[in-house]
Amino acid sequence: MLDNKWAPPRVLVAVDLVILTLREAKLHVLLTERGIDPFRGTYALPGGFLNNDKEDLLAAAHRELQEETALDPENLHLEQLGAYGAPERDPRGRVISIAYLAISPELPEPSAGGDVTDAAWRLVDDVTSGRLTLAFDHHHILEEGIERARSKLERTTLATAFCGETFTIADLQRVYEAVWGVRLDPRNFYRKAQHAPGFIVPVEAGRRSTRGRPAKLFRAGPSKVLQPPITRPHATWGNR
Amino acid sequence: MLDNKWAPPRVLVAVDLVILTLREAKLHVLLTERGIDPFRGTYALPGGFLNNDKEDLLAAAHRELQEETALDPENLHLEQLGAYGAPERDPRGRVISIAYLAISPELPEPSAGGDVTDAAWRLVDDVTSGRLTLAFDHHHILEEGIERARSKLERTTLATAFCGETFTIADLQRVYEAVWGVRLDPRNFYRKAQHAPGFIVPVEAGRRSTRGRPAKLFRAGPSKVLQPPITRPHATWGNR
DNA sequence: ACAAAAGTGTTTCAGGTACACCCATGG
DNA sequence: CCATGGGTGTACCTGAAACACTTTTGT
Repeated sequence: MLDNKWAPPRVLVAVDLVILTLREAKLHVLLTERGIDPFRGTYALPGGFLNNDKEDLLAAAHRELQEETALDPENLHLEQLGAYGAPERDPRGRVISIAYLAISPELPEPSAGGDVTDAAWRLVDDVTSGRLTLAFDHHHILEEGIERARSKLERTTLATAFCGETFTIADLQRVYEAVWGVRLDPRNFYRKAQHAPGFIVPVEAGRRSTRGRPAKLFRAGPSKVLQPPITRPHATWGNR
Repeated sequence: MLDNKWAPPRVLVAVDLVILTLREAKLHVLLTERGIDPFRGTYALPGGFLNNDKEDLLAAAHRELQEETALDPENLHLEQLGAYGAPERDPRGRVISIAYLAISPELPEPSAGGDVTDAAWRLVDDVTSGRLTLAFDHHHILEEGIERARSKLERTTLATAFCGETFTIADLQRVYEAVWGVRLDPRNFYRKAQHAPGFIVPVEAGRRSTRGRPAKLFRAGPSKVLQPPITRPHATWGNR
């Protein structure tokens, strides 16, 4: 097995990003249209190869994120999703991709650059329903990113990463509703959000005026974990 | 950035395994003593480089697992933990390691082979407490593996993967107690385990006789998820 | 007979769900 | 003054925790 001529193979390493945001109360993902083969003209997750063999994986993810969206590193949740290394996932040869999940507040339209002819926020539903096809195994990576976001919403304070600096409790509720694809009772949600220790802290004298009674403003709290978690409704589907 | 001479770097890809089991009601991890530099003589997680550039990551994990432990692929839970790619994690150069988490029922002592001078089950506590030092960033990988196991116990039926074909509810309880490091009330645990739909199914006419009343035997149920989950005790630490 | 482990019944209490209701503002 | 969304009170019920108690075996 280990004869003295044998040497382990060297492979290309890429970083791909599942960047999720909320636009008009719907979950969107940032996609790029490929300007080069393979898969020229089809949409793909933003990403690319490591720059050099000293670049850290997370640093590469940050670099790709900046290149595509130019957003400030604050308010930005980034975590590793996993490694995707099926032998035939890239027709050019063996490429192992490390995927990262990024959650961001609503952003302006991105602009294309590099080998990319278009960069745009697309409805996640358009991809999961099959109306939009992605290059490589990116459909699979996106599905796992969404599932990760769904489950982290329940146990952590991830939801605030979808919101801007300040937000109302109704804003927060829209995050849960969009990511989980359910309707929640606003009155019960209100209390759950407030009672979860460290989740959100009120912004003094802050109110947002729309139609109806102005809402208090909050910002993200210090905690990373939800102790009495915001739970997905299970048995009784009586929420609205 | 992308001049026409530039080519992405090729790096070595390794697979490392966090193999957890229960021995004498304590959580153990399989470690190997390295027979070659770097880190000759220190303990490390089992693992190795990809065999060739067509080998799938999960297949490589399975291969390494067989090489070290010779256990049958049945009753074996294997899942990807993540990619570890810090630039200086391996003194030989850039190596990216894909870690897998394996959960197995109690096994006989493994035997060393390959570049390894010893292979043995070691107490997880010996590593986390610092009494035993691991090569590379394997301490970090192990910590994440344990944390993954802990949280999956709560939401999924992973616990049965620690048990053999059939087991008693008390066996199952020992799994939770060892992995979480807590004591649970056997009477409440009994009902929770039984009431969780799809978790465990009784084996007809099966009983295990020790001292005291013989216990009913069960086997793993069809479900992968725990709907009324077995929860870690939180506020009140009144379990025993 | 007794110890020990398996398994059941029951009480208490916290928190989820549902929903009636009041509050504050814009039009 | 009324429509609209913000925010509060509360009844009901499920499930977690605690623990007394019965059952079934080995010694």
